[in-house]
Amino acid sequence: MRKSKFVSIYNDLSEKIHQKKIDAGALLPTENELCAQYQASRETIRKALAMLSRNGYIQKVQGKGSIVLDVSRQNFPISGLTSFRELAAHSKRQWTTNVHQVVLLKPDEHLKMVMNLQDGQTVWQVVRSRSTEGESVILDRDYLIQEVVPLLTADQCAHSLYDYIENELGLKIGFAKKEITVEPANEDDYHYLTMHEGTHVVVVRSLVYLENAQLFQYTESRHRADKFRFVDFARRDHM
Amino acid sequence: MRKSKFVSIYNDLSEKIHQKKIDAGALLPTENELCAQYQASRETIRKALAMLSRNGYIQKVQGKGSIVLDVSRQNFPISGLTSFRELAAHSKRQWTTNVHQVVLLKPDEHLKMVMNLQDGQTVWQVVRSRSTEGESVILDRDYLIQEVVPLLTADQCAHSLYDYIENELGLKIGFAKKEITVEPANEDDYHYLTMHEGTHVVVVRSLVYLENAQLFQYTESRHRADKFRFVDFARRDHM
DNA sequence: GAAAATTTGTACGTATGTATG
DNA sequence: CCATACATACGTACAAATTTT
Repeated sequence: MRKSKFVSIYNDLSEKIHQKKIDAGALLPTENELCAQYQASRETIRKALAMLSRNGYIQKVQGKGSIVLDVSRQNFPISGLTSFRELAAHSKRQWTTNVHQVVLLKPDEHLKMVMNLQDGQTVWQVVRSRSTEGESVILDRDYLIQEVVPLLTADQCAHSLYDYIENELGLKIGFAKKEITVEPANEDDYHYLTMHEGTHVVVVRSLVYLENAQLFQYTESRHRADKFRFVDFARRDHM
Repeated sequence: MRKSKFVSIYNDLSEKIHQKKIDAGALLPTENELCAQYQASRETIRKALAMLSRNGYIQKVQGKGSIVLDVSRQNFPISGLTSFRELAAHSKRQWTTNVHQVVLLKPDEHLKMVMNLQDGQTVWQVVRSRSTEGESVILDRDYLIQEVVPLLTADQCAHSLYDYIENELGLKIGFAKKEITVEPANEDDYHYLTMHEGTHVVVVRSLVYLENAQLFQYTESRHRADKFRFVDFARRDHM
């Protein structure tokens, strides 16, 4: 068994909820019944349920049970750490990626500060745009610390950076901090994006860290405002 | 003891991290040491640590320990369910709220669909704007199901809707689904907001549910684009 | 309305596996 | 290889909320 038991149970239950084998509004089997079904202890079941709860699949009510939520109109949360690849896979649109630049460079002062870089550290700069229906609507500018990612080719960037980083290099991504703002479009936006109406773009700045808490990537993702949409599921903490 | 033990431990540790009694980059005491310090079992400690991890305070590394993250520049996540009141409390600015409307109404077809309302159900409509430094920059339009919130006064809306709902009515909020988009400003935006440059606003639509999974509120929050900022901490799931 | 049964929430203990140093 | 520290899993007991009797 590669994965842990509670993750398998989580996957199985979330699948069933997606496939509507369990209706929204209905109750899941009780924890004890699930223990029997999956041959697991109650603690293991509860870990799987906590994960379902965090991700918006169920609502737990003490003394009652776990209510299945309507996940159909949830429209794939952009929250979490889903890469563009994963996102595009869930979307109905056809997307294409254009790689404009893959270069190794010495960071300027601003980037050194943002990424908290040491003297002598170099970074890969990757500039890509994403198009759908003949229009270029997203401009991504990634900076990756070379010590972590020694080599990078345009080919890898055209496919999926995260695939390469996680599967080829074996690095594991831990967490990210994101900030979303709206800013006036700059020269590059007008150059790389298909801008018609509107002079503003949505800017998503992310700092991405590995599992050992080491920062390894900074990304500035610029979206044509009318194509931008962010969906979030938020739970009042405690538990 | 009102709160559960692991929440107390979470609060204590998060406090210490905020106050820099534990430096960013340093390791927390080991789980066993924490067991001794707090006179708790390892499982209880681990629940507190999992909560710290989810909220961006620490990064757990197997075999090593729990690394304290830099929470200083984290700038209070707008993620989660923080109400405007709580948000304003964390902000350095001075905010004022203007209540423009508090009325009971029969929902139109659109609202009935969005809120999944039954025939005969009525809703409170609350329209408020938020101002800082003499400029009105946020326009909030809340719809609350009257069966859940029987009575509503302008006074309560001027103070804090959530305070009233959670503390006075004793209702507990469970979770919310949010969607963020950028849209052209409409008549009301020009009327209620101080719009200068820019013809677009950021629209945050939220469906808010109680702990028993019952929807009770729909909110459309319209922000002047140049004053909008959304900060998020995202973790790659598993655990 | 009250008591009993059911179901989830919290806490503790123990054992074993896995990653780090 | 070994010690340390975190990860997973099972089991038990009791508390708190809900539903049923």
